[in-house]
Amino acid sequence: MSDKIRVRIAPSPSGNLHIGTARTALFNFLYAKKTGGEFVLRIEDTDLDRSSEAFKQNIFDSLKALGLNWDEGPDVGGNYGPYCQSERFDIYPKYAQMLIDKGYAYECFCTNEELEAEKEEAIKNHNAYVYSRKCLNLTQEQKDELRAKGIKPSIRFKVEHKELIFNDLVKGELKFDTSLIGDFVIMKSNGTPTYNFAVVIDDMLMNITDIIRGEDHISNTPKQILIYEALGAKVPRFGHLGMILAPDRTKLSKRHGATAVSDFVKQGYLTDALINFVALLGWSPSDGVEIKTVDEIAADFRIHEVSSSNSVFEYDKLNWMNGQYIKKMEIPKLTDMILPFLADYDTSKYSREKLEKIVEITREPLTVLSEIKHDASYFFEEDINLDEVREVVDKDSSKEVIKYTIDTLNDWNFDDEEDIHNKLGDLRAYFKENKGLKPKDTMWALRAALTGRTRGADMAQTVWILGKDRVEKRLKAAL
RNA sequence: GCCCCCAUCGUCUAGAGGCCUAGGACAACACCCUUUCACGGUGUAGACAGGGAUUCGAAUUCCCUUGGGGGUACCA
Repeated sequence: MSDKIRVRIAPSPSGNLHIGTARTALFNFLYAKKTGGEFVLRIEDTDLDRSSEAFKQNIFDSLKALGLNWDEGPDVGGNYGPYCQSERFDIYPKYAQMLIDKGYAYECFCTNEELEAEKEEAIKNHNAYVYSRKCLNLTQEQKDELRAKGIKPSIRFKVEHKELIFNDLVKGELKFDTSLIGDFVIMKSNGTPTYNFAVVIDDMLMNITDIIRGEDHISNTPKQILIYEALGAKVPRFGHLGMILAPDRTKLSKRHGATAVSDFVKQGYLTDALINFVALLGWSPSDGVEIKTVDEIAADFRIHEVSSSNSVFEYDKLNWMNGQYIKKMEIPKLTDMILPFLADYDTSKYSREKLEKIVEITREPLTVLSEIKHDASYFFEEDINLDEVREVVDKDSSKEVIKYTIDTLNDWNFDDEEDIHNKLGDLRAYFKENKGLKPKDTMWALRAALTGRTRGADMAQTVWILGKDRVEKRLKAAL
């Protein structure tokens, strides 16, 4: 056995890859990368009813899109497979039996009603609920009798009462009084393992050395350590990350909008920006430079420096960051990504060259790709709605600018962007000298008439893309 | 109810006893740049939850309170 660090991400395919899971995956990935370790993907699909193939695929796709590639997993294989829990059902009973044989576990025939009653009693007495161990000392005869009645037993782990201490990678020393835990079920009466049992067996068999996960698992940790110890296995290191909270400080959920990585992508967030942003939730760069690739982050990553508190997921910074990535992106690639957001329009009327030009001149203020649909609408819609710019268009000076422009349009060379640029300059100069108009107002008049907006892309390029016919038509329509 | 975790500007964070009259980023606001809009630049405002204790000295250590989060399942 080597000392190589092995970490894993173990999502359950009962939903699309959650942004929180993505962050956990990222931190595991970074840790493995930094230490030269291995990153394993395991699918925890024991809950057959809630799991689906589509969700599984979404998890694969999202992880890949984020650049979190795994060394071992269901699709790529590895030496510790299978990597889907549903294919591992036969290995858990063996270990459960082993624990029974060694006296670490026992069969429990209690009914739900009995268990409920115990629990109610505990709450009534202001006590922590701990299983009564009613079935701990059942004789073989009693068990046979119960079994004859058709009651199928679950298997409970016999919790040793002691103070359990472990050193958490991010939180430091954590202490638990195991007498408060109670003998918990490791095998359900239907023969399937519970989560706490299955993870331990899987992590043990897969040789996982470090378990980095959300702090919602802290209270599972002592149970799992107890199982490792009973099994005589080496206990891995644990590290618990703070949670990601919605702005209202509750768990990020569907009612807050996007929660899955694929939701964000659909809204026009780039996976590079997403992963960068999410890394900053809990981790901060030593050089203060926040825009970084996953590789750069990995080089600078130290698990002990990760913040142990929760963080609120706010869109402001994500939007800014996404905008930064949009600005840096190559135009052809960006055009490919933007086209789907223009699906409502007939984009076929433009050449690829002009489409790329549209992308190039409208990308600046974009924060989310989907905004392109609004920002570039005037390139695709035949008729321009002037409601928003009525005030500008209806000014006498604007009318004058528009009229004069129409009259001189024949002198413009619409094949030459440079010429258009110069003609606009002439226009500004003319109105400044003859009418005392500010350059700003001259431009606004044209922009309003041509786009229905008071803000937008560079005018010369806009005019070039629109072409003479449309320019003339729109100017006339504005009068 | 019981157990556990957490606590610095609105948000993400830097800060591991003196370097802190607490630094950065986003957002806000102001100004500048610019032939419009945007980008960009400069600047302003903005926080150590409260109370004790330890110490010559505390954002940093300890305790209490408060607040937030998580768990408490034969879900994962």
